[in-house]
Amino acid sequence: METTRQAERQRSAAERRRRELLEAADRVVLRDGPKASMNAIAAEAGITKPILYRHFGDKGGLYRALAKRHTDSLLSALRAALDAPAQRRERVEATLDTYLAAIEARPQVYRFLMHPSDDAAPAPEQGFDVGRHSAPLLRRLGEELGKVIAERVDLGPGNEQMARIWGHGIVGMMHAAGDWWLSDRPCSRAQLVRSLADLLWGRLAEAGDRPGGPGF
Amino acid sequence: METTRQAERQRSAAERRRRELLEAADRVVLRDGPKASMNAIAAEAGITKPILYRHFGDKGGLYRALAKRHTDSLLSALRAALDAPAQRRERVEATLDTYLAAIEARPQVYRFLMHPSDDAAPAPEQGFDVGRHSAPLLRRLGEELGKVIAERVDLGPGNEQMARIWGHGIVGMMHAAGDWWLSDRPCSRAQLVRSLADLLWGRLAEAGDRPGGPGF
DNA sequence: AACGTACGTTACTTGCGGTAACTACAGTCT
DNA sequence: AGACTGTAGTTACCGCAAGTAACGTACGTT
Repeated sequence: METTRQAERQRSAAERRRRELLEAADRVVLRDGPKASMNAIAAEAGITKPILYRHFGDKGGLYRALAKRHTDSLLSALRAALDAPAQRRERVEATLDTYLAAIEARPQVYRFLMHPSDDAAPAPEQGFDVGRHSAPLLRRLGEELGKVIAERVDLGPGNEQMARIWGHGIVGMMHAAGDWWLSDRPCSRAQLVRSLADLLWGRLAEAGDRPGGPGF
Repeated sequence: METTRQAERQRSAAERRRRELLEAADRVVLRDGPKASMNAIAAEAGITKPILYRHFGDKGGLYRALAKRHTDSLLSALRAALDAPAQRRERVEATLDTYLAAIEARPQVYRFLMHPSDDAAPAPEQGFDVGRHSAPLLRRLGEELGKVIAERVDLGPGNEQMARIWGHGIVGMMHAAGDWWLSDRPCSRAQLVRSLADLLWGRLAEAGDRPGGPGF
């Protein structure tokens, strides 16, 4: 009975298929933005809907698989920027710039990841489950950055907790500023990067009140 | 011909009706979260769908009207915190705390505002329209905070531009950290507020590298 | 009395997520 | 060889929500 070798072959074939499907989905998302429908994706892959559902369960599953690919890729780029041999501030700037360059290069994918039209919340749960399914990309980035900060920066007591908070906060800052910048393009990328780094570097605390104003 | 007085009466009646509809929508959103359907909202208001469409055009219109109400209310609370007679840091902490208390008190509304299941993007525009319809609440908060910073803080040349960037960045930080905190509840609200204020106050720049690590 | 207009309804279309039931073909067991 | 099992694939359907068309009705204007 050669079941094991056979099973192995079939499993790897299934994985190849899965990658093909993901690439097709990617193309459609690139083309249609976040309104990409399961039908359209299946058509692009040359098959029909039920197969997608066999592979990914539901739309949320396909979304998660797609998101994981892009998030992994983005995350490795960010890690590289964060690990470059340079001063802390330069590395922070490089990381911001890497993120912004990425969302600038593939806005459709970015939009799909950030604003999934729907998520997997079939139960009309009435409780406080807010955000459980919300943008996993941001969550993951925040969590990862929190870890990095916790292991590299000395924040004294309560280190880990504060590092997580900062991770999510910094990622959120980057995201919101990037989202706004991408749609309005009010300045160059470099300028945006510099301003955000300045913010993180405490210029808000150092800046004086404006003459005549009530202060801030 | 008494058309003007008549028209006036009818207009004000329509506005009253509109407010009633918005309040009904509010109740449904409170109850059902972001999955509230137009049918459900109409039923709650004691009427049927087409009337909603006559008043608000489409779901996006209803969403915008609802969002405006809550955003206005939140914004005035935030302004109050920002205008209190105290030192800058205390005011920033009060503002953060006000925001977090608001999302903590009404998570369903918050979720509806932040994660609208869909928006009004009928055109299959393929260009770079990313984020044009994305979370208006955050945009508006960022824009307002940017104005406040620009008029109160002295940032030297490029004041206005940098103030806008900071406005969106700070709002994004607050939002992402709040979203994460609301779902995981890893610490008290006060602690979160303190940590975020510390971040804004430049503790990232001041902190030393951790012993043994590659620095940050 | 006839008319326009705003309010309201029922009943429909369209489109999407998701599923059930069936077909075709590979390799395996007796 | 021929029955057995499982997997990729199909068509055809369900349920549901957004949005619309056509129709009815009350009321102030002329």
